[in-house]
Amino acid sequence: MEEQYHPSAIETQAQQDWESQQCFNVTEDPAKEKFYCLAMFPYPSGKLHMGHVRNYTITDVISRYQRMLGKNVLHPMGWDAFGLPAENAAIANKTAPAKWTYSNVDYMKGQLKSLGFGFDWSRELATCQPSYYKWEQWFFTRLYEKGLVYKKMATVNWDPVDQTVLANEQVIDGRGWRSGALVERKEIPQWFIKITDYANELLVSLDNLPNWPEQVKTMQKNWIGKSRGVEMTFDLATAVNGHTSFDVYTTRPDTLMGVTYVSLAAEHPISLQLAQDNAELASFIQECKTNSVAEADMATMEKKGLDTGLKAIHPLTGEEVPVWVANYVLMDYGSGAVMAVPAHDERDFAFAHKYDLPIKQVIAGTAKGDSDYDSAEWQEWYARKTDIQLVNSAEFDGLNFKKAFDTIAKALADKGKGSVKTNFRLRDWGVSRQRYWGAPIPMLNLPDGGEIPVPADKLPVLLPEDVVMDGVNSPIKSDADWRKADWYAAGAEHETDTFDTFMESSWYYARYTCPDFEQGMLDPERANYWLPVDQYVGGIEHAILHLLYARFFHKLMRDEGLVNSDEPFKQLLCQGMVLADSFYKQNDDGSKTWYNPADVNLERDDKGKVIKASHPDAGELEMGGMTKMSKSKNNGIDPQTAVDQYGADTVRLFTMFAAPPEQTLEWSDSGVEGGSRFLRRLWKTVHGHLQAGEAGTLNPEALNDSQKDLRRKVHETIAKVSDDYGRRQTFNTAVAAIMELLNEITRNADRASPETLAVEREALEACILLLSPIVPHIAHRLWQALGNGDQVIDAPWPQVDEAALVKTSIELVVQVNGKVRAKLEVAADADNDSIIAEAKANPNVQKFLEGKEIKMCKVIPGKLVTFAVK
RNA sequence: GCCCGGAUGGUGGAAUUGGUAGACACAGGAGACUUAAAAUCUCCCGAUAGCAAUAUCGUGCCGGUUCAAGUCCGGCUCCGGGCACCA
Repeated sequence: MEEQYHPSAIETQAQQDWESQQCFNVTEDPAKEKFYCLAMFPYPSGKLHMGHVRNYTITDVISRYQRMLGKNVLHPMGWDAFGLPAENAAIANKTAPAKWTYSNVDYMKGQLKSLGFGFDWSRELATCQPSYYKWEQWFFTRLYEKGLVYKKMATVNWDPVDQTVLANEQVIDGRGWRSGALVERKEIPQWFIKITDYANELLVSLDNLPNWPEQVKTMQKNWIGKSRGVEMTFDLATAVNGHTSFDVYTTRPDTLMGVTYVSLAAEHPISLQLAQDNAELASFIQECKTNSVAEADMATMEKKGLDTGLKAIHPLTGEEVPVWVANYVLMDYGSGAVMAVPAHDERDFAFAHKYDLPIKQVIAGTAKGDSDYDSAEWQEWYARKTDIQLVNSAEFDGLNFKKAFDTIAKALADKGKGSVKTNFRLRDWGVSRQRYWGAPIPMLNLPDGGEIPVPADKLPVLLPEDVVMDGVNSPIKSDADWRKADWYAAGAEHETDTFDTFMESSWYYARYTCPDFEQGMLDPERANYWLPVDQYVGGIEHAILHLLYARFFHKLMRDEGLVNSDEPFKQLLCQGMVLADSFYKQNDDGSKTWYNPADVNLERDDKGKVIKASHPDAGELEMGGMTKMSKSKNNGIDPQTAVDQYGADTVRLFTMFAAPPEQTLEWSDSGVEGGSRFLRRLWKTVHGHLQAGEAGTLNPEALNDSQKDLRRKVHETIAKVSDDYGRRQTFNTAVAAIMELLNEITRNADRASPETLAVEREALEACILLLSPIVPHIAHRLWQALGNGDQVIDAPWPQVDEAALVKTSIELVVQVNGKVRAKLEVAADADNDSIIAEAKANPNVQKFLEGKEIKMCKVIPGKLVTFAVK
């Protein structure tokens, strides 16, 4: 073999070997155990970023490991190709979104290949292909026929200047990002899928996912937000143009006697009716329309309201309470009206305080006044609603939370004014987008106002790709010919809204099993061989929306008879973000100019701590710290540059070694350098081994002590690394263990005899096999160099030889009152009494036992001896 | 604001079930080799005291449980992810 390690040559060769034999293309084989390993597919934004590299390295490592365990491994790749950035790029570059997207796909595919990822490219799909979205459209029409799809009015961000709908991302400080106009809320008709019909199943089946992170399951549970409460009716003291009452929902009926006002949403029918002859209210409602639709903005904005002058009748006391319109009550949530209990709700309290509304305490021990609003006592209050006691609540006085809930609910029910109701926070899924670059919603709008789904034989509804973007309107919205559906009825028109791109990403994992299937959405036989996905890997930012929609879609497909499993993803790994250092120069006008870390020089103090950063042109820079790689901070590290400089193996090794997968990963050039150094050392060690002569046959019984020690280390490492790859998924500690093994090999490099060479050969082969999923190219070459005929990707995973693990003596720690006072070397089979005796005999231990009474003495097998003394 | 995470040497991290804090690396320091540099190799590397053995302190902050706490409990601080039209 070559004396020097040249990554680019061996990586090209290995990739050619895999490609020419199509090593990673798989077919269904019922005789073999399958393993479906899936990475979240990329949006084809232009080029790969480090987040992609990290994601696909993780799935590639798991796939190659599972393959070596003998499984039939599916590891597919495709493109989440529809979406907003393509429209923006098309406008900026005067091209069409399709053209831009396909050229990005081309380039990024080349990058993925240069990183050596073992994907089955025969299954590649892009969601913008008609062969893909055809079946999504078909599925939507099926859902429509089943009554799971409906149309209703819903709020969007409206740019009044451009006359267009904006995504939340396109609204900056309440203004349209292009026009700069103040954005308004606008209600337009949109299509919804009834995910709320599946709310309970989506909640309870989380318990059948033991291999999902608890964190993600908790987030999903809270998102679905199942609550038990009471829905009740407030009658109006005076009818408003036919409206005589409205409903509210509360999870705190125990506080009902403390209601001092009620609030309606600005868009509530009663509010709108009242505004017709109330100019002040009309202008307030107008003002509410400029509020953002994003929940975070709603929650943090200043709470405002207006008294309508109208009164509502308290359903139990019959007292009149004022009816307000408030900007924080949303029409989209619940009934668009809420009851207010300022004594026992923080937001209501602040509102009542601001507008001088009455506050009535109905729960003992928590008297509220202006002064203690922020007090610890007040904060603590919410944590303990179970041991409360009602006061000022007439016949309900003295009841605790549970009894008050039940008794008040019954009182309401007896009067016909309310009932216990389970509510979900989860809202139905709005899938309409008023944009071009998406799958057209397969519906026809009829001249008489109705609508029907496009019949199956007219699918797909094709999206034209050769279009010109004018920057404002969707090309299909301004194309009368495209809209025309006279084949159905004169005047019938195609829906011009497109699907939310979460639709495509909700089922791509299933289509990978049969991307060429033309007779239906899925080929049940192939789909059910591969599904569910055994391992799914992607960013934590998808913990709620994408993963919830995909789970929902899987259940929809199950109920359509397309798949026979209940959940799409058996095991989930959420990787952390990739960060890099950031550096900037403060400008005179307060803005910052950011400099790429690749161009920055660092100065350190004598402890190695960075004290100064400078740029060749800009001079001394401020340090912005480790932050997410982003355009805005100009701290993105181009994976391609790193691959060109060090090779794919080094980049893969660094991303796996620098942090456990679910944590953030801090990019470090010197860390990458360290990875490269390790691979050179491995290469050099194998080269030296081969130069030293022929290895003999390994005879485990005939080894001397140092040979046995190395062999023990080898098999301990195999056990540790197997556990790290399989159960723990901590690839960083796996790499550390292999580094330790290589350190051990080089430290004792005794190559004097065929026997020692045989031991070293076993150790080196273990290193290569254990590393091969992470650094497959160098492993491919070194495995050949050691004379193995098969490719390393097809080698079986090494097995632990239990006999090699046997130890004759072990080290125990002696603790006195929890502090380490000595270390003992004892025989592995020593009994407790003799261990304690030996511990007591140790001079340093004696120092701490002397003159003290031994209260307790315990041996923790294999670990320590502990004394408690007084 | 609400939901979910995280914090350990100069740095990234390790410590898997409450049992030796700092594995493995990076950076830094000293030395070897070299005309020199790079590369490579050897040693040192939490703080304080000490020649050393060793001792005391030390895992974001405050308090608690335990023979023993980075790990468990209560209360905070700061940083990050998500909040339904970015993907």
